[in-house]
Amino acid sequence: MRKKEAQPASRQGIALPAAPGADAPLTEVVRDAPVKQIPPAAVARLTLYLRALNALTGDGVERISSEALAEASGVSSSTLRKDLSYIGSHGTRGVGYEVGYLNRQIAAALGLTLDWKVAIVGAGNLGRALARYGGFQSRGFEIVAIFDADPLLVGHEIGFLRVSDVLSLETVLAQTGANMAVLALPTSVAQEMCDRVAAAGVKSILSFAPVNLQVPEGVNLRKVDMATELQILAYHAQRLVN
Amino acid sequence: MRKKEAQPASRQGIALPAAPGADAPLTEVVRDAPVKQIPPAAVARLTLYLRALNALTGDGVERISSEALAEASGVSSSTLRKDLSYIGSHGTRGVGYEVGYLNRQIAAALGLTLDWKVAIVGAGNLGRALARYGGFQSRGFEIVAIFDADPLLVGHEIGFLRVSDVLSLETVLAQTGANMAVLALPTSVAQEMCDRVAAAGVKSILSFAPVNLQVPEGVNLRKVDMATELQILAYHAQRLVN
DNA sequence: GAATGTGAATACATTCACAGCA
DNA sequence: TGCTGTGAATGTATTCACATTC
Repeated sequence: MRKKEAQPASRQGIALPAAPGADAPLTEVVRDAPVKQIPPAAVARLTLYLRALNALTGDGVERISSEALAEASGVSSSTLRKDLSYIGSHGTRGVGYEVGYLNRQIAAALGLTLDWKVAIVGAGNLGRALARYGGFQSRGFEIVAIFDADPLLVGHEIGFLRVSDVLSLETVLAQTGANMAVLALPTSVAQEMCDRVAAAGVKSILSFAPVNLQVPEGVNLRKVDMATELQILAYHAQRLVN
Repeated sequence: MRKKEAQPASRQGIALPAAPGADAPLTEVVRDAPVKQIPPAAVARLTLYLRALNALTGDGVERISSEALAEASGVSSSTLRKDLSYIGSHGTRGVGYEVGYLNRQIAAALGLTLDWKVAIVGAGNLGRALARYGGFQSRGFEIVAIFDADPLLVGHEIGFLRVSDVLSLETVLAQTGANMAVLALPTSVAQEMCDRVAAAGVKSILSFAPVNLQVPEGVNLRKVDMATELQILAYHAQRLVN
């Protein structure tokens, strides 16, 4: 219900050969870009394959079968092959996949060849942990700013960054060219900061605040709630016992 | 493929009515074992409803419709009603749901009435952030230990806890009665620590390490990978642009 | 009258199984 | 021969729509 307005237009290209689009976008050129929509569940798993491929590259492995890559990623081989089929046909029948090549193809399909600049909002425990987390940089995300409202934290150094005052949020986001934001904030201010970040033109937001945030249409929001994860574990653990 | 052996026996009760007790609870009979299997997607959302209901309780709201609760949780009202139907019939037609009562019913269905004691393995930035994160305690999880291998950290105080040496992992897990573990570790040692925690009898593990961990059968593992989340955002952002 | 609870319908995801190609 | 790539089949999840109940 809530998202009724966000859905209708976005549903077109999944299986229909562009039949219904009377009001088709002007530049509906089917040229270079694989405009094909990848199913959400497949997108999530493609990141896992990427991770596994990176590890394999580090181990000097150059070629791998769907069976082995699936094993390394924790999925079934048929799921892996189906997922890869969404981004094209990049393996060799009878042989397998070339690790480096497949890595680049997946990265391209996910849009990781673009420049992603991440601002962290909130320099509390979690914000600081995220700022120092090596996993972002190593996977193509540059952290360009970290904000806090606490005067005691502003100006303080974290990793290679200096904490900016949240008062200058809009200015610093513009200066640094941030195009993603991570919200590591208390629930009480999360919606307000989310609004400001979105108003400043950031279209991709990852929130760690345990609250349902509202975002304008066209802004992408993902949520991670650590307590939720434990609750899901609790459900399964309880079933084992019972 | 990987999980072939874990599946077979667990598939039984999904659609069978199983003669569910005609015990319409006048007084809250928090039945210990709702043996009915709840679909995974519904379990994940039930935690969101719980969160929303807690917020509503804080605001003094006593009754709410499926429409409003769905809105507050960020799902459609039909999804919400279907989800709630898995745990029984706890609303009143023509009226809605009683906030406190529904809260308790969901908590019971998720197994949150049991005693969950969480050990955090790894006292780096993330581990410390988790140890100080209020959201766990407030939602029924008690953090009972935090471990690290670094002698400089061992004995150090974090929140109400003192960092234990990972050498004493097994002993401390047993002493504290921990039944859940959160792994906040570098990739290089994640599998090893996962093995030890599982061998010590912990059946529920939440890992933040960006690697595919193997766990023995009967152990439940959930994964949160923050870089993965950003990559998924990147995919959608790129589609908007393109 | 109003809103829940739920079968039926639809949409999405995974798995199967094998044709096709190196 | 061996392994990928993909339609077809099966299994889940979401949405619809309305009978049911207060």
